[in-house]
Amino acid sequence: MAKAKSPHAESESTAGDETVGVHSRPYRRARSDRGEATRAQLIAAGLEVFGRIGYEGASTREIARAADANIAAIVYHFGGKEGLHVAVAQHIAEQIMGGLQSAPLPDTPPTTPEAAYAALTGVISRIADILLGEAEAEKWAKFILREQLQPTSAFEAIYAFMGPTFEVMAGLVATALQRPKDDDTQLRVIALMGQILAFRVANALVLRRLGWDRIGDKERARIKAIVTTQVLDALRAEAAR
Amino acid sequence: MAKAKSPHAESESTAGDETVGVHSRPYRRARSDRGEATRAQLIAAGLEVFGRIGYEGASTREIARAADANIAAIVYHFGGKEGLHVAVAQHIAEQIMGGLQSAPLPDTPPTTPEAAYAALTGVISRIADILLGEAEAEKWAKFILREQLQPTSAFEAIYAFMGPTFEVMAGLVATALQRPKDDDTQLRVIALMGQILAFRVANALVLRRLGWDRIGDKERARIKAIVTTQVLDALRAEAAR
DNA sequence: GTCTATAGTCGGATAGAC
DNA sequence: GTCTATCCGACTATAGAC
Repeated sequence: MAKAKSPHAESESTAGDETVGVHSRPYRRARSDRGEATRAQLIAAGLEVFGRIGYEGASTREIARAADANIAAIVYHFGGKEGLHVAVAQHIAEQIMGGLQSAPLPDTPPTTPEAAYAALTGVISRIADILLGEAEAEKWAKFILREQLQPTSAFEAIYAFMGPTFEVMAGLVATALQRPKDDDTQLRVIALMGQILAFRVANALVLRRLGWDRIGDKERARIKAIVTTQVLDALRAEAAR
Repeated sequence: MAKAKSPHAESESTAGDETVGVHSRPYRRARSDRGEATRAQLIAAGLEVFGRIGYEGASTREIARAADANIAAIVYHFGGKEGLHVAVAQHIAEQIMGGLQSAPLPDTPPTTPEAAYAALTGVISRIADILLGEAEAEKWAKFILREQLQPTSAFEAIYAFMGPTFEVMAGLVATALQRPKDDDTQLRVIALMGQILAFRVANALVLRRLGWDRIGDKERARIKAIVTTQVLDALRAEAAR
């Protein structure tokens, strides 16, 4: 019994079945891609609205309207508001992980301090692009920040890529300082990343103080230059101790 | 006509009257402090709930319950949900400004780089206490972060103390670097402050990576040490250029 | 100043036609 | 797969007793 009548995979199916991909898309793609398109539109709209207003503040009505879809489609595709929220988080994780692949990271981890500094510079630039990027990237950042402020069931999807990214950076810093990857190294990485994070989090303050109306390409380049300098300066001073 | 019958100051009074302190407390303190106590409880509860769930997600029911007050009391004292939200922001600004007074800032701005470094160390410590402090400070930080993410009418109250604080720090950094207080200096200050901010914003990530269950006195001391070192290192390297 | 009761709106979820 | 219609609970705000 309890035969699923909608494609969003719930775990209420009969015990013992071997359903996989609990979090994947509907198990049966329609011949036409209409369903898939609706799904994608709902995720895009959810990203925007959840990021702007937050999970509890967001209404499924507004999301459906923005997606040019029906409210009932949210239940059909994702099982409800919460399911959509998790799906948005997974979407973000996929997009960012895809983007990080293209980061200028050598295949094998650098072993010399100078190589580590160079790799760090590349990673910082890439993370700045993601955190301070426009359009999509801005929405990702807002959604993730909200999830940090108040973790929900979508937190795991975010942590799935944030943890490993963090791990890589800790490795680079450890190599740069020729130190073990201990707690101090991790604290250092968090603080250093915070220098970029600040411009996203304190966005309203930044725009007002600098008289900017948005963080565009030019502004991002200036921020990158300053942050990169400060990160390398701090690490080099520490390494010299 | 339109005689106000509740103490929250609205600007719908008859044109030409000279009501002042639009944002101040009720114009007539009751002999008993019962009303004042309710007001304070509502602000405390609003701070907690708005910070945790966000403005739109928060419900006046929950706030009233947490304040052990009646829903109608919110309308009576603050004119409604939005009025309470602004009042909470003003409360935070007052508290933080009071706290910053006690910061180890010399009466006259430092003029030598070394004095500026010393003053910066003090300010960083103080800001870390506020941003990473427990209980009240944690709630302030969450509320302020949300306001940055999505500024509302309460933003002005927050900016009223954030702008000047920022100004002071920019002055210290300019003195330390013996440079004018230009845009680059401001960007530097934002980035440097971000090192502390990161631990509040990425709280969930930090706790998980480090295996902490909260940021207590011991953890805050470690963070302060690392951030202070990195800030001074970066500034000294820049000054030496 | 505080309370109860309630008006009026909007929320998420569901049922069933197509 | 998508739609309309609808349920029902939760929301903010108001009215008026006390």
